[in-house]
Amino acid sequence: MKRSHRHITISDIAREAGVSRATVSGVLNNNPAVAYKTRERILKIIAKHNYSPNETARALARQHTGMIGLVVKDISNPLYSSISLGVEAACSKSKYNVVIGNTHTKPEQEVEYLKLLKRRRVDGIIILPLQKESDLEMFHELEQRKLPFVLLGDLEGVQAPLVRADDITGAYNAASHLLKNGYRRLLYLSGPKEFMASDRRRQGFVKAHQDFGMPVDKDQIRVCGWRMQDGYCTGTEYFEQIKSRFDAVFCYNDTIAIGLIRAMLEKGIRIPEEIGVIGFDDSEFGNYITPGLTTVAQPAFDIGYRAAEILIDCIKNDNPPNTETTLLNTTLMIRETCGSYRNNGRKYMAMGCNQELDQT
Amino acid sequence: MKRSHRHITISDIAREAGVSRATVSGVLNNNPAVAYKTRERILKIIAKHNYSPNETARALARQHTGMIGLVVKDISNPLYSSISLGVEAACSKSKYNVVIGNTHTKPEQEVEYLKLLKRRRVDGIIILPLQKESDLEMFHELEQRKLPFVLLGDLEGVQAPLVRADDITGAYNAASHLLKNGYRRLLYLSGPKEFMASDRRRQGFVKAHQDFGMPVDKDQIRVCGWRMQDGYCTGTEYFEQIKSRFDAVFCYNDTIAIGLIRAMLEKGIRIPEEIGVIGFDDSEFGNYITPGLTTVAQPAFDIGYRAAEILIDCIKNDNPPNTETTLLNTTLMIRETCGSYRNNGRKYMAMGCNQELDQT
DNA sequence: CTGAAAGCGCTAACAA
DNA sequence: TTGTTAGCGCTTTCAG
Repeated sequence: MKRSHRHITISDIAREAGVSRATVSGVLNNNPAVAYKTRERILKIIAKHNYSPNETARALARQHTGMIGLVVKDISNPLYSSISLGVEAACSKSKYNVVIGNTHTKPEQEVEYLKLLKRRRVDGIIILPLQKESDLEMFHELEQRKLPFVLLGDLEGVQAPLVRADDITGAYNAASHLLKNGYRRLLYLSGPKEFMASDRRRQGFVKAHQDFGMPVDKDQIRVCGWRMQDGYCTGTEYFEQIKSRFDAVFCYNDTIAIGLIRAMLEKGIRIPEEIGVIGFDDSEFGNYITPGLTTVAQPAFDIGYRAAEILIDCIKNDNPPNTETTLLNTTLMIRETCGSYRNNGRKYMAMGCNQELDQT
Repeated sequence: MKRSHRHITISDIAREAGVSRATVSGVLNNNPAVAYKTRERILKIIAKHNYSPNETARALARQHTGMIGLVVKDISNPLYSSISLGVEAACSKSKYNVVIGNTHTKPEQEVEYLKLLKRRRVDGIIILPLQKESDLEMFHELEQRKLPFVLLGDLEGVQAPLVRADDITGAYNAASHLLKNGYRRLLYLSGPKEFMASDRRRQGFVKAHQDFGMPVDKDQIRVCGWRMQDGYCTGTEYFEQIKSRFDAVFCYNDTIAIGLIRAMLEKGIRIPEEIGVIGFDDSEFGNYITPGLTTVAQPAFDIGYRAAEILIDCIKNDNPPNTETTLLNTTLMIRETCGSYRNNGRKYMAMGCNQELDQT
């Protein structure tokens, strides 16, 4: 457990340069007070030994770590990995590091990570909360500890900035599109009840029906899940009813949409002719499966990026949390799993052949 | 930049308990030397204030941080996100935290992260190296600094434990399967030349042909890339040749396989009848697209898990790096994109309906 | 422009 | 069984 090698320290540099540690510290922190010549001399010695300051010691002295924590449900979900890419991009611009935690949708894990991040003295936290009772206590503790955090999903009773996609409008647009294109009876395959987004997307779904003068009955909303197997299973087990009672389904996310599509295709259903499908998220896969998945694109990268920017702003200015919620726009990506496709999806891909993905 | 709130410290606890900081430290570290009664009393005070030790200070005093660094190409790639899940699982078992860095296959980024992790004094690093000349210097520095690290891909001239899938056998099995099932002329769509795995999979591909007494000519190997758009683009641009000269293609990974399949399907090619396809990785999507993707499964989670175990072992025992390479077995998942499928893929999915994914 | 000194919050011998 | 004493490596006033 004992490191046999001694790292070279600021004292070593100071000694060799014949100055005090404070002076070396000065050059490390670009303090203009240190004379040009001394600075140059010290820099040379630093380079010679390939010295770099111990960030742990720095953190202790400075009282901040330069790390921010990101806790999401599961990094292997395309949506969250894209968000994390955005977070990382914004952080690295401001020289922050991100330490990541997957809760796997388990409340204990969420609490566990939050505690850990607090102990590690991260400067701030970005979290997609689980929306269970158990959390609240932890969050209030963060508040009182003045540890800034931004939410990626709302949490009633907690004051903090929130950034997320405009689910209601997104869902509204999806359902409207279906209705506009002649689909008459829509099914909404919802995410888990605990996910706030499940309900918001339901609202948009219902509102679209209202605007078309159509009622929505209980049958049209069914809780499914969030993973491919969830979509596949309801598509399989619930097949007869879907087939006989609906002509289109709006899915909580692309993942269950893909599972559902697989199930339908196995049963010989034609998509979009017999059943139209729309997903949510615009994960990359949706653009490459056949038929191409029509979906509501969430700007996942931007969500992460904005969240990190807001957080970093809070940290740097020691701001009181501004509690504002930032709603990012969704855009409907029309592809092939619902009626009126005109092959729009392809255009995007064709571009992909000749240019790099630009992610900033 | 100044935190207005003062965290409660070990001194506060000590004062309130009327003992020295050392005693409190004793209970924090489960030192059996502290008397049962004192311990209880202190514990109570700790609980009352919800105190938890500052890990930064601890790290400085103990000379290790309890953090390990993970640097991969891109966490949004299913393979790497699965690996990271494995790493996280093994780490959290041993109370390590993982801080993650995406290099986006850019050498500068790789070097940048490595430096950062070094400065942060992570206790060890798990890295999927880029295999460019530029790296070597950094790695040798890690070696000399005695910062243990394990590789997720080989790097000539660097001494360190390596854990990865057995690419050669995996590719061998894939190509053999194709040949055994009547495909006569195979194309290998390779990953970038710089990826060592590209070459190993080529070797397996060639070896299978040899064992079937078939020569392999230059035409049968073509560099493609690693992203969906890469597969899609070669499928589109190179379509005529693929169609006329080959009856099956073995892809470097699932991602390009999916892109390729999309391109072929758009052109009206039937899979697997006209062209058989096999991918590599067994990312979850392959099991849900239509036709289901036959692929070589890599135990991504296990790779991450093993790597972390090995690393943690090195750290805890201050071992010299054992330099051994751990080869994990691949398994061919036969689904529908190549000749002899018997719907095996479905079995797995059906199970998914009734039980949780078990990831340990 | 540079150095001395006092921390940052905790751990780890070693005494008592 | 507990307290004393030194650090860990760096930053940051404040004199000089």
